[in-house]
Amino acid sequence: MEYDFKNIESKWQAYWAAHKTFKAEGNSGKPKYYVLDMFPYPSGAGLHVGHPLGYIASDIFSRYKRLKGFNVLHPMGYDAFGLPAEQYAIQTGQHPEKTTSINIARYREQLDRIGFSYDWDREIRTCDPDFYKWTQWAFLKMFDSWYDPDADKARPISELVGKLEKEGYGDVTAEQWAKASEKEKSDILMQYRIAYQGETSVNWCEGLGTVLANDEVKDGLSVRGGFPVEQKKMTQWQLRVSAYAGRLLDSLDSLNWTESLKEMQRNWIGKSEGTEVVFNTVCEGKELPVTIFTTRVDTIFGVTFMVLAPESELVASLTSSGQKKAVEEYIKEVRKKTERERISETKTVSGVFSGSYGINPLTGEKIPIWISEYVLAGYGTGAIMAVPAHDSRDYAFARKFGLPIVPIIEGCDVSESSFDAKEGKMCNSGFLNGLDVKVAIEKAKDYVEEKGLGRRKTNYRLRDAIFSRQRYWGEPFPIYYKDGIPTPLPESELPLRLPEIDSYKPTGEAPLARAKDWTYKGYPLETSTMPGFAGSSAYYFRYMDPRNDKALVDKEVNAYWKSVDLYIGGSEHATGHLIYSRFWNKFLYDLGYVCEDEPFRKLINQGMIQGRSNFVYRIVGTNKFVSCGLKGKYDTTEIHVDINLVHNDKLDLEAFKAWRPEFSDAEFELENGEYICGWAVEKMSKSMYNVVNPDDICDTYGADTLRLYEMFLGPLEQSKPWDTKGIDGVNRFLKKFWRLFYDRGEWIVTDEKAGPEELKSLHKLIKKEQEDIENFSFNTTISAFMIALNELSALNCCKREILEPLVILLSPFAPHITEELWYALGHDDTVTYARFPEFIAAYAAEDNVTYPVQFNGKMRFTVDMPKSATPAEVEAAVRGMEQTQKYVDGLNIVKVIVVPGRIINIVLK
RNA sequence: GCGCGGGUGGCGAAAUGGUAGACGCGCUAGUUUCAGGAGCUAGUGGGGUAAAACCUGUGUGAGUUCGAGUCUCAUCUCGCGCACCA
Repeated sequence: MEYDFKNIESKWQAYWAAHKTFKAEGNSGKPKYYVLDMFPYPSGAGLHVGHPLGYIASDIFSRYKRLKGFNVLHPMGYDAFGLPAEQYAIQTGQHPEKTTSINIARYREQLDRIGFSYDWDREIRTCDPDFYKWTQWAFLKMFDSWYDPDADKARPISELVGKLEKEGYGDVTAEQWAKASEKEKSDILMQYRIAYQGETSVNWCEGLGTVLANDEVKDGLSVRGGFPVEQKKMTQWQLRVSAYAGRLLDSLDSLNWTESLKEMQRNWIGKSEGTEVVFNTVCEGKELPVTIFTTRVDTIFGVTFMVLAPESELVASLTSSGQKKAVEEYIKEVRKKTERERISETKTVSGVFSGSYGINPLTGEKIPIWISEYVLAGYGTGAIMAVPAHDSRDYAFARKFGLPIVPIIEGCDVSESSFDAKEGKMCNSGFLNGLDVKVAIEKAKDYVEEKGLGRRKTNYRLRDAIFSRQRYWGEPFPIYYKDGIPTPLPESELPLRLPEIDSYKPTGEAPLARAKDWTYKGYPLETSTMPGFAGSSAYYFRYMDPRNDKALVDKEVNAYWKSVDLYIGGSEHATGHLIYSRFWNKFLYDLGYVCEDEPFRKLINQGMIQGRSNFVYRIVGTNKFVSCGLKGKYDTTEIHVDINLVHNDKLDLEAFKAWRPEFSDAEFELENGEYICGWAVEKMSKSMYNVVNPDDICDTYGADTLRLYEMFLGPLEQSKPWDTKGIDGVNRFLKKFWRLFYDRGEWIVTDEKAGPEELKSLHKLIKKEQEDIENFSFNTTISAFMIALNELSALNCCKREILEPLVILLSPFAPHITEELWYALGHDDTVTYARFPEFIAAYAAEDNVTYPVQFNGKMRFTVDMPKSATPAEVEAAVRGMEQTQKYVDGLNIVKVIVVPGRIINIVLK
């Protein structure tokens, strides 16, 4: 039998599907392991070879864990709500559901060819009403909860209502509560709910006709579509993610994620510990206390002015009549600018004097109040004290408007720029004089608190998540408006199904407003839908218990599977999905619906696979193409050529001529009889003709080769270009592997006893494979296989005792070929559940270790020692050897260093 | 500006402080079948030699060590993330 990968692969894929080989059991008493991929958005373009990289890695690990005796949950689904399907619907009028299911079918077909071990019975789709019922359910729970700062967790809103009735809460007394109308009560509670409706400055994208979250905007453009985004005040549904900022930050430490990813989240959460200080202000005789936030109270003696954000509510009351016109004009200017312009103009300084003054609470000094866009309304209190000597932004502002700069650290030079460092001794600072800055910070904080001028405060950059989208293809909100009051739908009405609408074209109003009878008991239903991250925030719970229609996940089932042990996906979700999921999970945990407060214990970011584009060089004004090495001789134009016409950078001339009509009469200037193409690493994309389709690789080389090669390409977490060159090597490996079993189609495996050399090769491999897989170092594991294979082929090894474990070891990587060989070896079960530990236990320890012997660090000879010998025994043996005496040659042995199992170094003098 | 990673052959890359460059690609030579983008064997950091020996070599400079690609400090450089966040 020859290695016919096509038949082998389709045969075993059909077998696995028919026998549900990878069906995860319920609580079977086995230890569980939950391996999850970030589920894909099924786009119309299908998969390219970059997409399965993470899936292959997680599949290898899943199969490895199964061999080790774990009950593995390894599911897959689709993040199926989203903009592209809707935009396609706008263009074509086709229902997004239809596009989506066509794309899903295509994805499934491609995934199946790679031989993944998913339990497809647990497939989920976020656009499926049975699924989004639970997204809506969670929203209702959030609507019905508030964040209790005393307990530091979410509690049912009924508890807050209880407090309000009894003793009042916050600014609201029990009396006021009792007298409040239904609408007023709703407004009060809205300030506390985890899911709440509120006016906020949002990223409005006119091009998409919807609001976007911060992580959906990059450089002032929408991530999807690249349309300009502007700031606009709107009433929107929001999630009180900010209430969880502290916990989201703290529990990062307990997670087994990469440091860089944790750091990204820390930056995004943006904790800063500082002080709120109250400054009294005077505007045309009227006094008004203004609270500012600073991390450097110690610099308060250097304050020479204050600045308000243009959007701050204080602006109106602190503008003098004389400055009113100037201020209004300035604010108008700022509003006109989009976020994009504000970012691109970071170097220009603008601002206007408000006409009023503040009083420095420590010095009693009168200081002017300015308004400038460099102060943000959404952070801190929207007002700052400016210390130009020690803050670069304040410095630039002071320079521009001629405001005084007072240094308060001894000997610092502020003639050219501000002195931002946190070191030195204080001066010009009253009671802080002479203190070291670090000491002064604490002392100043204490002082401000003691005198009642302010208090310590921790601020976070993390904002609440805006949760409404004015779109069609998303989850409808289970909310209706009863006399204008947002009211939750009863749980029994879930799922609230997405209605049909007659046209998807944007009209300025939300698409759902077009739906007929979009009402509940005669009251209008909410017309916006939920954003993309809604469905992906808790999907990993549904895989545990996908068909449960009574609960998100059954308590016992959840207690068994707990949380995701290994999550693999791209780092681009660091500040989106991965924050929202953690928030969502902690919320469910607070209310006791799930048993773990973090969703993903270990997380690996696979790198991107970039494309490797090929170029041909056309001599300008002709239809003649020169090979890359000769292009310097001519004036040429570089043209992307479809990489399918190129093999190992050599162009297939006939295929090239047939590619496009204008090349049909192309002429070539060759080097050494071949046309060599140029190349470059670029993003994998259609327009660069460098997309590699996994289907094509499966056709030419087979899925096993694809899997091995993607892993062999380099470290998993690193980005690397796809380079088809090396794939032959991996394919060769599989062919050779096959030849250990079949020689010219004849079965050659024997039951002979294995020799020591053969055993040694096998044992080395077993050791290496176990270590490397646990560290996700799959490229080196495959190398180890290649070494073992070379050694065994050289020994002409064809013994079952060696080959059977080899098949098991390779099976996570190349499941099809190993399944076929396992069957050929006479097993009637599948290799997936081969008793790995039993096979591996058979491996005996090597008897001897070969030590290199060094003199003063230079290797001279090697010596074989029993593995069990202690360092002292090794030393004694080496000292007494004839060879040693030869190298000592009259010198003294200072000492002998024996590193067990590694090396012997003899230090001479 | 702040933070996080990296810099090793022609290329992708390996090296618990212990023989640097495993493994693969590419290249060179030989060989076998030739229908192959095939198989097999050997070589492949640089210098050096008839062949060895030997010298040198992990961005740069210092340090710790019997011994450093690996640890420490400084420096150059590339990539990524965040950023008027007070």
